[in-house]
Amino acid sequence: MRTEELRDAVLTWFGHHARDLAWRRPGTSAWGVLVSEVMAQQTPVARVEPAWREWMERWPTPADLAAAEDADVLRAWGRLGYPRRALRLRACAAAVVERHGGVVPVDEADLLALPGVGAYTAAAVRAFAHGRHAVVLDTNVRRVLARILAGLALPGPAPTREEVRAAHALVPADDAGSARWNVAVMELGALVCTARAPRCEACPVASACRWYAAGRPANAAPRRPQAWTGSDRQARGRLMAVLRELPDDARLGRADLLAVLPGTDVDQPARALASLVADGLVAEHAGVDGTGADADGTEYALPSRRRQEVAP
DNA sequence: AATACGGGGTG
DNA sequence: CACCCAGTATT
Repeated sequence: MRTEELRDAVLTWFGHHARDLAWRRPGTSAWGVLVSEVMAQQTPVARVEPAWREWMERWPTPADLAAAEDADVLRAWGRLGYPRRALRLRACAAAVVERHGGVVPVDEADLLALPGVGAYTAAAVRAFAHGRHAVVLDTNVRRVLARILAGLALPGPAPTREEVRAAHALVPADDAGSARWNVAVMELGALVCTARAPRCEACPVASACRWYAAGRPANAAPRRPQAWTGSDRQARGRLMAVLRELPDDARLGRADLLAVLPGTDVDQPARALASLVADGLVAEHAGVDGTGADADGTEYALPSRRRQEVAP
């Protein structure tokens, strides 16, 4: 199957099966697209949609988000995961306002310079928000190309030069064609060429797929195990969940906050809390006595941008 | 090149 | 219950 035929098959399939995602609706701003991409970084699209709707209703423009409180931003982020993305998104909004007059830039280098925007998101914004040429290489596209071109069940841990080159070769040179191809091949990976149970019987390019032709062999190297229970990340997440539920302007004493963590590792709670403070995800307030010598008097809350933080 | 970084849906 | 999800920033 020639490149042209492969593209047409995927584009035709997309025409019939594209999801009606909220940020694909006509009239969605470039900023709205950028927000959707950041939210979807390592978070499944299905969980992003409701959060995106509420978020965009509350903060429709970069200027709106830039003026928001970090605490409100983190609460609205909710359980999407990796809450540092929420802070980066607000910083991104501020950068768009300050550097680009509130307009989401089109230039790749300008996009890459924004907080929380990496190679994937920059390409996605160029393609999906601006309809410009870009090489979108997310986990979906990487998997589709790994199977069709390399005959592998799953792509490696990070994109290789060769992968980028191959992806680039498939993207039409013109803006409009590029934009359509990127979204179509990504959608194919999300709906048909899935990681777990690929639906090859419904795939428009199965006849051109090296992996399918080889009988869908399993990958040689399994991925490294990822422990969750008892991890620092779980501990951080639990602390953030507690602080998100705190009433406005309320604070929680250090002992009360750390007590919510199970005590398998004796110094994990303190370590997790310190890392959250270091990341700017939690604000640390000196105790009422103000001496600062007594760590147990220290109180914690989600960070406020306007209120001056006082180091204990 | 390796790691850290959430949380939940699913096979 | 392991695995994976429209990745990014840091070391």
